[in-house]
Amino acid sequence: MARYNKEHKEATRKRIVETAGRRFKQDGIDGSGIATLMADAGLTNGAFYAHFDSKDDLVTTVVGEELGRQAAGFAELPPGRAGLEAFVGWYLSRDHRDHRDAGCPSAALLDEIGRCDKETKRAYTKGAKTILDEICARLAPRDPESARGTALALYAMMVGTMQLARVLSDRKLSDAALTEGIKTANAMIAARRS
Amino acid sequence: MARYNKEHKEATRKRIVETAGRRFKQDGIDGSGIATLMADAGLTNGAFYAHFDSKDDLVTTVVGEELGRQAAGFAELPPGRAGLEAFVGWYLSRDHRDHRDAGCPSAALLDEIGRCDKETKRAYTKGAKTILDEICARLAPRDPESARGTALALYAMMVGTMQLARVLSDRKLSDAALTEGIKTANAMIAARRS
DNA sequence: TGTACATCAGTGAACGCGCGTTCACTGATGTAC
DNA sequence: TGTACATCAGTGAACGCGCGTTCACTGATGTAC
Repeated sequence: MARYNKEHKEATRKRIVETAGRRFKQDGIDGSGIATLMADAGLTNGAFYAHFDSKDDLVTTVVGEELGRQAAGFAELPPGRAGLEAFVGWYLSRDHRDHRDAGCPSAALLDEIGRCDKETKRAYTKGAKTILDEICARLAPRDPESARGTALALYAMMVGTMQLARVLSDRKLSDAALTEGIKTANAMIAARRS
Repeated sequence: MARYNKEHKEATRKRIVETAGRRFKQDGIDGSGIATLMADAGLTNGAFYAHFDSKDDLVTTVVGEELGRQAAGFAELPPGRAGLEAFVGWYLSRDHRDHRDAGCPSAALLDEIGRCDKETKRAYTKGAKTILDEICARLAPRDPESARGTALALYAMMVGTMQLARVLSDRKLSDAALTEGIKTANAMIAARRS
């Protein structure tokens, strides 16, 4: 691969964003240094600034990208409510709980994003709206806007449940949180049926 | 106040724990340095180690204390479901959203606690169980254990909703998350009535 | 086609800074005689 | 009661370290003639 053409640089940038996404979710944003991030991507610290203005700039990009990926993931799910139930099933799984680096950016980083700058919050909000739209479309195909409230509460409940499940050191209680989360989610989805 | 008796030392320790709680919730655990924390409490950095073994030790203490305080707060609420509804109303208020330093430690720190050591998670779990017990007792006074699942889902939904409301830079959407959270919480509480 | 030059992604050392922690010291207090 | 001493909460400088960022430099590439 040529080192000095557009595709190469874009591929490198993409690689940094993807490895940084995993790192951030695993160790937190504050807990991940530029040098480590770049080593993850097979580069040295200095090269970072050929791709981003600052760490904040990277954080904004990563947050936008991660939420975009989650929204895009809906395209691969079955259509309608079945797809939404599949999303809930994956989201509140033990596997998701035990692998934060490959999971939902909201569950891994939401309170830390709350302390980031305006740009990052804006990037999060943009991505969250797309995800909420996907949920709405599956809750109420004819009038998606009417399902906004349910979509918000459903997503918030799932994020909170996953965070709780990851913190509770009592394994049984953690498992119970996931099981109960699925039951509650499915009840919320079913309540929209009419 | 005498400098070298037990009460004085305990009072100082308590002051450190309380100011650290506010700082952690405002700036995050990683984002709060020992020197700043001690200055908040009117002391210098060196005195810290007369009270705690390490920062991790302080974090464990603060997390336990913060959750204990939230659990103890239930005693001041009206008895039964009315008290639970009051808790929900306070929790999902604009005031709580806009003042994280005086608010719920779960909403401010849950994903960061997920990356802390075992001791801290244990302290969180212990406190969370007490809070869940308080919720259960108000959901089902005769058979509290039967309400465990509802209590878990309810608390998780409130925590996730508050975090979401704090991040969403679209004010209307943030307000909608709070409003919808209250509606959903009250529906979950009402569903236990029979 | 072959040569000279400009480009720029990436290197790696260095910057000042704040981190968590240690430590020799201070000086107000409580205790012993 | 007055004096000498031990205690220890608190001080503040210093430790090594990793942070985000800068910068002079490298050397493979694409371009111009």
